[in-house]
Amino acid sequence: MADSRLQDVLFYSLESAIKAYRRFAQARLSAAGIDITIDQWLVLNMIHESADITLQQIGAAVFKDFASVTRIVQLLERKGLLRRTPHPSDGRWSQLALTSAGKSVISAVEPIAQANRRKALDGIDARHQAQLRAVLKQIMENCDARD
Amino acid sequence: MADSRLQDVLFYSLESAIKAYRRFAQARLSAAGIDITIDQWLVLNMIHESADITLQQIGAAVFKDFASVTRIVQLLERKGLLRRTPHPSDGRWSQLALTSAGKSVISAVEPIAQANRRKALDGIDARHQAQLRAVLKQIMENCDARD
DNA sequence: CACGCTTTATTGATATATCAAAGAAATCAC
DNA sequence: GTGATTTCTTTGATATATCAATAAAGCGTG
Repeated sequence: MADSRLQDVLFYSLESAIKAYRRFAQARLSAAGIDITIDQWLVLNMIHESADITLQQIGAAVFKDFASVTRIVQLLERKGLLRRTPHPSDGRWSQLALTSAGKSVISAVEPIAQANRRKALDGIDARHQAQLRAVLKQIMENCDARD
Repeated sequence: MADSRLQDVLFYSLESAIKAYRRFAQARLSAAGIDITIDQWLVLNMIHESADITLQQIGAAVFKDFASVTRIVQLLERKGLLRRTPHPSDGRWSQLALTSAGKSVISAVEPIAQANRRKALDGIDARHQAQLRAVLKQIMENCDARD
């Protein structure tokens, strides 16, 4: 069988590559003295970009379980990057808004995030990036199928 | 900026795709009544394939932190899939060997793993798979660079 | 309005990831 | 051989992922 060794399994490469990128990106963030995790930043950024978003919408947007989003939001609140105010007419959820500290973090992270992506994609041209995107989309569809 | 939205960030797609695959594969394993996680299986399989492997070598092979490997091995031992015997001449490590229950799990998982990969890669031809592999390799190298 | 149903969020238990610290055994230098 | 260093492993603390169970608010229908 051609693909019996672990190293030949494509999903193993996929997993390794994304882990390598996460370690790389997190190290760059920490080196810049920014005390936030990649995942916390993802959630914070979603809230920054979309007013009146619910936790479930965040979860769907960043491909995270609702339970994880709940805990990340609690951490962000504890860190003072985020404020929650009860929604006036629907008691099930709270409105989320960045504090000024939260906005500072977003501004500080943005250039680092862009530099990280640029460095990680160094030498990979637009055509290959587009192909990668297409293949990943196909994989997601294949894994979503209910049959 | 063209890539400002989260959904346009390639690494976000990468992460989503691998998460989708992991959920899919884990669900198939559980549905088959096999009580093991993907990561436990990865480690168990490495030990199955390589006699006299150390935890550090396993970690390097499956791209996991040594601490994670330690804990996964402890779980596999507790589940009775793995046995450790102290190494006769080097007291720092133990020899790892699958129990018969462990071997049964490997046999049971193998066809499911192959079917999962086949299904997840449905419609993606060998050329695109090779390109994906090459791009992932490049990303890993870019993220490993010390500069 | 009272009931059941849906939506939104939280919590608990367990597994994994990461970093840092510590333990223990082997090896090297002298 | 003893002390310092290196190698292999473990443990602790914290963050995230997943599944299951629960809580709490809104909504619809009678």
